[in-house]
Amino acid sequence: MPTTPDQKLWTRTRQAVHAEVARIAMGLFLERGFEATTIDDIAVAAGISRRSFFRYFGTKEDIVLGDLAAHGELIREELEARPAAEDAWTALINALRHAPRLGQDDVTMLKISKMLYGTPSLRARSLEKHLQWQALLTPEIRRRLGVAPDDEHDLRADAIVACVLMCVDVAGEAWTRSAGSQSLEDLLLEAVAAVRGSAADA
Amino acid sequence: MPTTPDQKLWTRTRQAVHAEVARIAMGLFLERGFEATTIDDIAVAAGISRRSFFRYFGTKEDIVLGDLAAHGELIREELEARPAAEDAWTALINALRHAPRLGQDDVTMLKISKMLYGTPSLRARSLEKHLQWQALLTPEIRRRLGVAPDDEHDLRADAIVACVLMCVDVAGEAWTRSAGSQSLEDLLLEAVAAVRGSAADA
DNA sequence: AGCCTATCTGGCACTTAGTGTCAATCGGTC
DNA sequence: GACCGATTGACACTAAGTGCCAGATAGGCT
Repeated sequence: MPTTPDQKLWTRTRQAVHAEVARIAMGLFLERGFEATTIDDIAVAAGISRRSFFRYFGTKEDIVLGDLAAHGELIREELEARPAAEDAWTALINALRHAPRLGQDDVTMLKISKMLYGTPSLRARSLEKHLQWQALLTPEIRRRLGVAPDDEHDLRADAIVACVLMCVDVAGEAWTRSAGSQSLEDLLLEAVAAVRGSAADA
Repeated sequence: MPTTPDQKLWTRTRQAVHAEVARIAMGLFLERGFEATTIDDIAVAAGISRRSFFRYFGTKEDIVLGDLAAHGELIREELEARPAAEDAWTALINALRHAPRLGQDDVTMLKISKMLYGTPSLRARSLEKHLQWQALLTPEIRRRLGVAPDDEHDLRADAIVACVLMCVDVAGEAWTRSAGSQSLEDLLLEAVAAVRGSAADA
């Protein structure tokens, strides 16, 4: 159907297949568990070959965590857009609070979270993603600290970013444990307050 | 040689083999790299079968990180031995500072650190170990915060422990980057100071 | 010594993740 | 219709990790 060739067709096709495979795979994961689902299962269910699966996703974990890289980019943009008057902590936390959530409904999110925190290989990958976010956000925090964005000697920015992201993680885990009974945002502020002693504005 | 049967023989034998295999494997890792060394290589070099290797180490990463679990236990003991007058942060940091290092010389440690921070699978496992430490240390921190040690609703202790361990990680990375030119302890205090604004006593 | 049991060991087969290669195919263009 | 570039599936391969089984060996018991 070459009706709207606004982009290369196979680019659109590729994205469509990617999304479709991810959708089917997530369905299988939530149904029978992440580790119990093999890549062969996914390939069969999605109607593609095993080999083709690996052309769309580098690893099985990437199906669940693949979007996190893009999400980190959004947070970085949000962070750089924060007013210059905000100090490093405030800007970082507000960037996280205001970053657009690219997500499902809460019930599905909770299921995914439970899977994420309960599956070792997924947990490990998710921590690695946090490391990527860290590298992404640190330069801007260095700037707000009055240091050159590429100054590797000053580890203050690294420490601050790492701690805030750790707070996100702790909050996420608490949110999952409590089955979403408290808002993720409140939990994040609570965690940060425990570390800092004060919270940020709206 | 059943000269000193102070313990079961095969217990001592097992520990000896474990240590020997670890020694040989670490040699191979440092010589040709972690990922470039297969388990078959290690088994051949150690004179055991592939199958037996997995009876001593669950994964290849465990050779490098296996001792960390025991190390976490030492830190917990150190933490519980800190005077009651010390607040959560101070006790935690001092416990980390005074915990006995079960280590090699600095040159070897630096090589291992570089391998650790430079190999994704090792990095991931090391972060998982930090999670174990977190679970190990959180109850005592909760106690110092005046909460029940098993109170899962209060995430303050989780946040504090997570942040301090993240500071350890950031300090370790900076130490590795700077090739050990600054002491790890100073870097840790610097990282914590960036988060808190003040340091602990000696 | 002889027996019994628990443990360790090596070998084999198996599953799963992930990669390299290659010939066939399909969309889009001239 | 012919050409070009990207995609695809099939096959073979490496490497991690697990299950199973039969043989060796240490230690205890009589």
